[in-house]
Amino acid sequence: MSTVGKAVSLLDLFSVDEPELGLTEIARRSGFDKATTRRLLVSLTQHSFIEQDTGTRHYRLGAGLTRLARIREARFPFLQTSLPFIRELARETGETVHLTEASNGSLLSVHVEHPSRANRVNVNVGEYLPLHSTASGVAYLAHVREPVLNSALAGPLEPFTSRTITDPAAIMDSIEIARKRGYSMSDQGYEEGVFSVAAAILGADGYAIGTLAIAAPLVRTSRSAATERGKAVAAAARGISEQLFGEVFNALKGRALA
Amino acid sequence: MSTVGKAVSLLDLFSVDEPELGLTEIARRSGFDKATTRRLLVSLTQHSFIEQDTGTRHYRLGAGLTRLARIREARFPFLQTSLPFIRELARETGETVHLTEASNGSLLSVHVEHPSRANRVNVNVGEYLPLHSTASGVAYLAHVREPVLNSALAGPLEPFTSRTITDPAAIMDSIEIARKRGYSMSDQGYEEGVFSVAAAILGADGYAIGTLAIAAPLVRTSRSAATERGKAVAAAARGISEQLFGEVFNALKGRALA
DNA sequence: CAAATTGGTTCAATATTTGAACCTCTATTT
DNA sequence: AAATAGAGGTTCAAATATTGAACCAATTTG
Repeated sequence: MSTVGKAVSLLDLFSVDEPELGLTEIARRSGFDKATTRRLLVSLTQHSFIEQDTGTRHYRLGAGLTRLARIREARFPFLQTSLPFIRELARETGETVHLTEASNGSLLSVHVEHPSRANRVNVNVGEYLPLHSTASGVAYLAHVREPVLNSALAGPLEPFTSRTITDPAAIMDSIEIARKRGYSMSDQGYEEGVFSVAAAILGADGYAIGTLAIAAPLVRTSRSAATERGKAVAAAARGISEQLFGEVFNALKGRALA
Repeated sequence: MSTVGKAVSLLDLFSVDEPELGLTEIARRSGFDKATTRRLLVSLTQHSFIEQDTGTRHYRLGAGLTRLARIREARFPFLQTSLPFIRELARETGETVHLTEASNGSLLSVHVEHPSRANRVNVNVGEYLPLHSTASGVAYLAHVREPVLNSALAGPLEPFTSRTITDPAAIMDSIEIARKRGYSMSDQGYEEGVFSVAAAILGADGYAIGTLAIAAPLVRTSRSAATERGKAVAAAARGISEQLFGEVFNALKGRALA
């Protein structure tokens, strides 16, 4: 692994649930030597990718990430464009709504809107989603280039629950259905008791750039509720695509004129 | 320079104005060899920090940055907390409002709200702000630890305009005033024809964690308008501090109970 | 269509990274 | 209050990854 890869992999150790870690802990989890780990952390700190708490000396993600993320978002306002759609879906359905962005053949969880009720599906921002066992993953795979699809179904597919579909052919069936219907469904494929629907957000070239999903407890998911959510999420995903596509186009026009 | 530093410095080449760059261009600007540059870019791409346009083959910032930024924001909702205050200030004053976050003794431009009028001050998200010649910089320096202040005034201070204050003693005077009054002012210290006021956003320990600024064309800035904006920006900065401090506190309480 | 420019690749020479051992400090434990 | 354990941090010879000149292929330009 390249040194850069090692450094970046340290950043991946932080999550919403564990936002701060000590040096020894980071070294243990990454598998790198303590000296190596520290040198990498110092490098990252110098560029504001990591901050060190002056009190506890623990490390956490730094403001430089926010800065670069904002530069990216300024040119490609994926999150900003999606937010109103997400909020509206969350309001309409009263369930957890979840936005992912595709990158390198993976889905990155970018935003989650939780309903205020007690019994709800909790999803953490910042996680990677498995492709074969989530509604988002299937919706995504329904609109990717052949090689991405093949490599996603090639490896051994982890069964997260007793209901996870791990047979590539069966997954292909789900994908076909999602393609025709415009949205995918997952009945407890990733977590027990959770039923999700998702739709792909398409880019200018017609391939998926992300997904939008609604996740609800099984007990609140009748067949008709699922269908309704599916249609809603598909419509919202289409709305995001259209607005994003239009906005990017307008931004480019504006730039060309300036 | 460490390899990690080199890799991260490549990310710093991207900006709102130049969001996409080719390999040769990146190599030229970074000063690294083309082979080295590409290897670094590939490493960064593997972790979604960089994306490559499939058409032009140009490189741009990747979705992994958004992902990590969201993890950070979930624990320390600096931007989210500040946004309502920023919007309200922008509405009240009709001028450009600007949020920075402190990191490593630098100020990173994190968010900007522009008024919709034609003659306005334009600020780009994602830039580093000089400390000696901006209202934000002075407001920040008024609330930092001694060593940070000293090193900020130590180096040669670049004169950006004919009115930039470059004499450390004179800057210290501005800092003292800002400390007493609660906000700083900058009369064309960074750009000709721009008058700015700024206030420090204080952390739990009483030191600045960022700044809030209002930047307006000189022609719309009477003495009384400047004072009014100063008071408004100081009040908003205090509001952010209090809410952030409270929210963090509540979040910690919530976590402890969970 | 030849010259120039761009993205990308190779491999011996070179510079950086590595990690066991060590130090220091703080907080328990005895 | 001395001893122990665990944390963060540091050092330098040995091990390894990085470097860059030269190269190729594919567009773009004059």
